[in-house]
Amino acid sequence: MKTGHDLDALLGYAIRRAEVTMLGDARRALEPFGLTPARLTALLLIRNNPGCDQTALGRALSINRSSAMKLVNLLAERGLIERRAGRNLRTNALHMTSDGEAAIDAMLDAIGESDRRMSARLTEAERRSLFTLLHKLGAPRASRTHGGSRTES
Amino acid sequence: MKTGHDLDALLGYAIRRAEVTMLGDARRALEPFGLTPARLTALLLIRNNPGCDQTALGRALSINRSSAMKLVNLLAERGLIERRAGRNLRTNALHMTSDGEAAIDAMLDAIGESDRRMSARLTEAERRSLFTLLHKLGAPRASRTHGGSRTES
DNA sequence: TATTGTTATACTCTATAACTATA
DNA sequence: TATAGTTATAGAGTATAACAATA
Repeated sequence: MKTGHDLDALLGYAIRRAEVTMLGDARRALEPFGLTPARLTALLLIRNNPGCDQTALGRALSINRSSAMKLVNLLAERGLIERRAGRNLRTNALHMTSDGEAAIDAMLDAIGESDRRMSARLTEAERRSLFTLLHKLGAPRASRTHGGSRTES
Repeated sequence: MKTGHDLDALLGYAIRRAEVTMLGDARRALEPFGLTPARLTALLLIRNNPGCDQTALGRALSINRSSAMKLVNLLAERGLIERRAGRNLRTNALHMTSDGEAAIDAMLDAIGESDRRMSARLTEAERRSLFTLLHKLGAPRASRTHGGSRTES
């Protein structure tokens, strides 16, 4: 079946294909840890913003409060993070647990190793060039930073 | 909230962010036509492989027969494609309708315009360079060409 | 009144498993 | 037996809409 077509002229299509390839391998690399790349992203956000609340986390990930809730539940059930008392009685403060701290470096190693392996066909200069071009393409303009789709109520 | 983190060193993360940005705009560009980028991809595959069957379409899109079924149903309901008699009685041949033919150029214009606009910050040379680097990164290795996730039965 | 967490519910896209009718 | 299409069902990840407690 002929798979090449009119979309081959689109940069977005080339990016899409690269993304599918990279994400697939990253997913496999994190499988032993029981996390997806999206969940690792959330975990790192919590580590780098200790005490943040669920709403802020959701905003940073471009998902709504209800979806953030499920995500936090999952990470908490895994014992990677915990809800502590927050600034006030209706807010809770998210923190990594010591188990989370203990696990995260291995996860970063695994996903980093995947990333290196998948981009091994590029020279170091090409890799840097690709970074530069992707950044120049621009940060998310309309919204959407991560996995999501539409807007909040 | 601090959003920069350890993933910023990963090429896959930069690609992911670029993809979300590009896909979001492509989706909006196709909204007036009632199609998503994934569905346009399927439509083009059928146009470029007239008479193909659903199973082959699914394979090309890395989705299984059941998912291909739903996709074909939707495109057929929209009047963009039709099922005709195939090579034998258990296979059907997919073809675009004249309505589909009539609509597709406007869709390609819309998504092409989106792609150009979103990559307007790049010079022509940079755009070509980005294409080259993305292709050099490699075609999908494990599987996955498009939207999907796991394997077939 | 507005906001945070929460719950119930639904939608989209995908998958698996089984059935049927061919081949 | 194996394969194409089909159907029913389920799961992952998202959304909307409501409610209670708190601000």
